[in-house]
Amino acid sequence: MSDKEDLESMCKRRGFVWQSAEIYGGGSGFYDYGHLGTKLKENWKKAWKDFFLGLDENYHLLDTTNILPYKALEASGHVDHFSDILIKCERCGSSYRGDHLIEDETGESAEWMDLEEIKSKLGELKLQCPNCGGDFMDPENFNMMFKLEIGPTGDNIGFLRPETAQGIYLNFNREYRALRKRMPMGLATIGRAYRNEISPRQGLFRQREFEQAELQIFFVPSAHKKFFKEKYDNEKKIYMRVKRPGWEETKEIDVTEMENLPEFFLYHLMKIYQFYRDIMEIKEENIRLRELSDEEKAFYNKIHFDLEIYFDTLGGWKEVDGLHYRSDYDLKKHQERSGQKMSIPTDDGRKVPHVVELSFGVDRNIWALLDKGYKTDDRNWFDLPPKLAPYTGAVFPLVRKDGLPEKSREIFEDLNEHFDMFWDKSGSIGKRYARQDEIGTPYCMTVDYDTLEENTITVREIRSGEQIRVEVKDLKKVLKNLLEGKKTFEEYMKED
RNA sequence: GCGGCUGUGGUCUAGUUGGCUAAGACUCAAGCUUCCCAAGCUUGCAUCCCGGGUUCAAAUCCCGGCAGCCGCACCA
Repeated sequence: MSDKEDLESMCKRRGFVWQSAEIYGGGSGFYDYGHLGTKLKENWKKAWKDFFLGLDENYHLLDTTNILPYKALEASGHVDHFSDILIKCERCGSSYRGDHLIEDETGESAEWMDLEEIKSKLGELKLQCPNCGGDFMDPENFNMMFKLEIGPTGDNIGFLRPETAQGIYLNFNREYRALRKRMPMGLATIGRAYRNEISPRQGLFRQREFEQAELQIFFVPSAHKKFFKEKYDNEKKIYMRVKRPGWEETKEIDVTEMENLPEFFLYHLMKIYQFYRDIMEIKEENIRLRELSDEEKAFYNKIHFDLEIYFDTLGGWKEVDGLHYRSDYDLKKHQERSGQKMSIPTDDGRKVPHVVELSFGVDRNIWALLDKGYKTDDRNWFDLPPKLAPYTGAVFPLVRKDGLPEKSREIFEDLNEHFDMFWDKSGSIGKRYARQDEIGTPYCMTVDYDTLEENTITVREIRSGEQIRVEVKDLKKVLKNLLEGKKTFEEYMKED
């Protein structure tokens, strides 16, 4: 079995994630999370919110609809541009992107062309199928958005949103007023987005329905330069692994070596890097920031870095998060189409804020944790940051007699009011450790005869397999210290 | 979407020139045992992707669908 199949099998067996509607054969690009996967995902989202909303008191969380009206997505450009023009060969059935065919022939970008322009250009160039030399059928527009009919008449058209960002832009004005005419510096949302991929593969990595965690930062470059410069200057001591266009290799560089980029961008770039290094505890050798070249990035993005992780299960570097400087494109577009003012007053007159967007694929991040954490060395275990693990701890009786199960149950119930805990008495003690190892439970506590006599209990750590003995009355404090990183397990071992 | 390969208990697999009650390992559950890392014993649950066809008889052959893998294409 490949790494990917091995991991997918564990995910199904233990209750993390699997294909949606699988009793009917499933659907390509749709996945459901089981009880453990859901806990893991909830913990990730909490960690994300704590970290990014904690960056500034003026960063806020919103919750916006999955369905958006036609006009909103027309204004954002998605109705016209979030699509491919597909051309099919009438002989062999191969399909191609119209703009790519034209680009290959002419060497010039054809991405801007609409259906009619592509059609006439194709006729002009007299192109034929690169695969078999056959003639092409008429080009068709394939929009990647899921189209919906709203209400009973069928003529009110909407879409499932292709990105959560639009929900934020649409609410900018309202939030501005609700915050008593103070510009929301950051508006975040975690929610579903939908893209009708032609042929999704790679499991959780490319789905048709997926979850995004996005933080949109609003600012007026002239008015807020100082604000971000201060934030950046306070923290600019950091080395990051970066790959920029034209560089052969990923290099470890000091953030100050990129000071040709603006502070608002560098500040968030550092924060993103720290999130993966410190919160998700991904080894730095598996993280890099990659800047996209002009050809790769969308036309409205002025600066675009992706955070990439090396996935063993997918055989390469893959994007899990992007940082995009979208300029004032989004708010300007909505201002134009809606007729609503999206500008804020500054010393320099009214200005439409610019946006820098932090866009995380939640499911991709979950897969990153699974990919990087799942180990099959001398045991099968899942190495997770303790705070993200589905269960924080488990409590067992060493044997099933002499009152040990009852005592362990008592301790479990007490701890379970404060942490996500698991209790198990079936099988042998080794089996119970093994079960928790596989789902990444960081701490296992075993009630033995000494517990009955002295009220102490063993705490075993997943990574080392080592144990410490602590007083039952101190358990909560010890777990809390371990979770919050106030004290390491090694430090407790030395004291022991 | 195209081409090739594939789909068997919860998981992984055997069985596929049509033919006996579809087999094994692990898992899981109940119990026994067990003084710390998947031990052992007993008992038990559960399967041929879906639909149609051929046939006395289909997990096996044929058709359609769905899904997965590989390659192509695609991934604003």
